Amino acid sequence: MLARVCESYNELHNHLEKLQSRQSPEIEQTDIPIKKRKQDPDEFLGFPIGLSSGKTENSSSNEDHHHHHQQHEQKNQLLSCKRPVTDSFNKAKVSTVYVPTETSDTSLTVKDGFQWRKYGQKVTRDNPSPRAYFRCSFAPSCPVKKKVQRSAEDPSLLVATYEGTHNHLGPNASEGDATSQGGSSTVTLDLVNGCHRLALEKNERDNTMQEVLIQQMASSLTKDSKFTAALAAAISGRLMEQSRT
DNA sequence: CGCCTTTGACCAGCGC
DNA sequence: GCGCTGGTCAAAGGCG
Repeated sequence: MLARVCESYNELHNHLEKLQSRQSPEIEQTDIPIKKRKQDPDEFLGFPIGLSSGKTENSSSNEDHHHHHQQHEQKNQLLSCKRPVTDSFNKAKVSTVYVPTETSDTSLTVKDGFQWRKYGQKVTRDNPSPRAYFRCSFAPSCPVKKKVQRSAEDPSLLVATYEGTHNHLGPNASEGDATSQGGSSTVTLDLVNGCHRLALEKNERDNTMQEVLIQQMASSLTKDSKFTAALAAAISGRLMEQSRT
């Protein structure tokens, strides 16, 4: 089912790109801002749906790019491998999750069933809201880390970035029911948000029919509770599989 | 008492 | 080498 969803999404995506290039070829080439500082490539390995993959989170705040002559080279580097040897070696799996919260809620906490210990908080340059750093409470035996920061684009969203995979079961694994329940609800929310964000991303570039298409896609996916439940179950199942290995 | 958060200091990578 | 930046450390204090 996941494979088919991915396939359909890719087909649709390709179709959209074809339409885009036919209508206005130059729009597609709006430059993706290249981060000066090194940063982990968005891999989204934990969530293969691809709702938010491919595109970087960087809002293309078309700042003045002074020197264009090296952009092709930089792009090629980005595409091939931004960080050559080290990352492919220690495969710290990175996944990103968007969690809706109230904007008034200043506690950077994301409930995911695991226990976390905060070890730092920083104000970053590209985002007015601080970023919180968490380690799994089972550290150092469990290497998982996560970063939580309110999205700069959509302040109602918390962006949680997970690094690595848990080498233990969640704390409420003993209550088998609670685990699966919590997991699936999180994934469902994430799915809804993914579609929402997808729509937002596209809206920024173009409007009219793409918007309609995407909203149809998003609503048809999220309306069907059976579908989202089944998808969430499948994903959480895979997550549990991964965390066991 | 044990575990947690807070927060300034410290460290390492990067560009100039 | 220097300054900027993101990430981490660790002392201090809070809380149940």
